[in-house]
Amino acid sequence: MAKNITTRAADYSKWYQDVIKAADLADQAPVRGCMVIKPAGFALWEGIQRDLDRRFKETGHINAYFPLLIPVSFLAKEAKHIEGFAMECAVVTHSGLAKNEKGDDLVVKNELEEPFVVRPTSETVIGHMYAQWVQSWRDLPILINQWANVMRWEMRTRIFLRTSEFLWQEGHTVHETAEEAQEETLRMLDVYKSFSEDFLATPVLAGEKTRRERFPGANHTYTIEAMMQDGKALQNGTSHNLGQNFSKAFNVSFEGRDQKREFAYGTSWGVSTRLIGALIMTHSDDEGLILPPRIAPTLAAIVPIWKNDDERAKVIAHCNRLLAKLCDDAELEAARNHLGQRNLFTVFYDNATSQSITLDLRDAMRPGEKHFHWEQRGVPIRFEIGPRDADSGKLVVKYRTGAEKEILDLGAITRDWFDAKLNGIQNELYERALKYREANTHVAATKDELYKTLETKGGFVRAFLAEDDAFEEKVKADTKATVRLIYQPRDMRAKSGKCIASGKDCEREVVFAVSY
RNA sequence: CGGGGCGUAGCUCAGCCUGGUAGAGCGCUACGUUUGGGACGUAGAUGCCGGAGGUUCAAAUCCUCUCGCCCCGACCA
Repeated sequence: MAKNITTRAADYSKWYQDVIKAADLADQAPVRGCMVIKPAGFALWEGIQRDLDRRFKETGHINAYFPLLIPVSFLAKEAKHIEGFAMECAVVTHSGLAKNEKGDDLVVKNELEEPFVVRPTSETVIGHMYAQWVQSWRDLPILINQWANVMRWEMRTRIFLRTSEFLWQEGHTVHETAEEAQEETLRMLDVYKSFSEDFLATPVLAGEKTRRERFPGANHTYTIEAMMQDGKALQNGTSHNLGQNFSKAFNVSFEGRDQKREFAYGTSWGVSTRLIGALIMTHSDDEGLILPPRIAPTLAAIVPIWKNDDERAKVIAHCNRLLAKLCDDAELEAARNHLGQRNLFTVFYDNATSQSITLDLRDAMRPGEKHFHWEQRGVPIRFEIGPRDADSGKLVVKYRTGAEKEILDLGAITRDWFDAKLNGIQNELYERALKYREANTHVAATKDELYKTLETKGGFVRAFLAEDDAFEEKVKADTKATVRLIYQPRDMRAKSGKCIASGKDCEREVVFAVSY
């Protein structure tokens, strides 16, 4: 058992932090509520960007960049929006620094005429720009995404899940008609769902948020919700239909085909570095991080084992034979010229994604320690190669998702074999998570049942419920659970049921859960 | 913003009550022995004791003030 990781059963929250530390993903920043994303963690974000960006482009979107600072007056233009974000804005009020009177410290100098907020989200600045870019129905749609950082002054933070500053992408589109905007909103929800499931191996429920949980300024908010291993829900992404709210606030209007002036219909959608937290809490175990192969920066690690120089030469030669089976000659050659990083010989397996295989040649570390090292970092496949293997032409394979080791002939190793194994692990992780979610999804027919289930079993609880802010409020106060989403009709258990608040017939089924 | 902690070596912490030369374990460096699941020995290096005042012959220790961080709640991607 890992001696530097608290078990999930003992303390889930501690386990989460220990896994991050053991896998070297992030560090506490010297700034309140902020994190330093370390290389191993940033590589996960790069994987997310790589795959998601491709999906955005495939659906016709294009990247741009808008400013970090937003005039306070912009935020004030949309009433619900400002109401939702006012409390969490960081505000820039001064420029310049000067020595204080004693000369031993710095103080702020010039007060700004109009303060700025550090963007908590960019609807307002982007709305302002769109107003200038849109004149005619021929200018529509505009389908822009930006990869950026944002800041929300959170009361309480948790690394990756909720930090004051975080990285995300925010798509902002404007359309000619309400129908197009709605289509776009659902299209992007779908992109998020398939991305989450295919790439992160994280099953999600997709559906609409209730009025109470809606984005400030949106007419409709849709969400994908995943279940963590402690049964809590995590919102993995949101897609909003903004209607004409921001267009009206910022005067994004155009002359239509009918020569009438009309406000454009907007959408926005985003996912953040929170996904890394979701990834950790969906798949990892008491031994440390587990990464789905598609996002894993290192696909496999090779741990050589030797006792003396003769064995060392023999074993390394055998390791090289394995590398030659898996990697292109050109990549192997290139790897020899890479700047060495502490005797880790790293070869690109996949040129397009920069995913690699690493031969761990560190001298100071013994094999056992290396096993733990790669295991805690979530590397999907580990090869162990010792003198016995070098003599017999075999090797030992260990998969991160299983406990057993396999002994294989080197001859059996091919790229096809490797790809199949990676796919197998990817699917296994998805299936495992799906099974967990299903095992922890319950049904409640009455309010009492809802409360009892939340209290004794946790997880997701399905129930029929008509729109009812007061009831949601009450449930939250009593149980901490909120309505995570409304099922889409095709996902419902039945076409209708009895509303757990009113007892009347109702055609809307929702999911209750405690969430992060 | 409330309620709890905690700031001493890179990390985890002891020392503080009862003031008197700055400590341990882990990690780090060197050398040697090791190496199929977290090695061991020997020798080293490492400190503005969070900051500022005060009390005292003397402060990590006592007093005052400050700054910061973590955890638990109320708000949220």
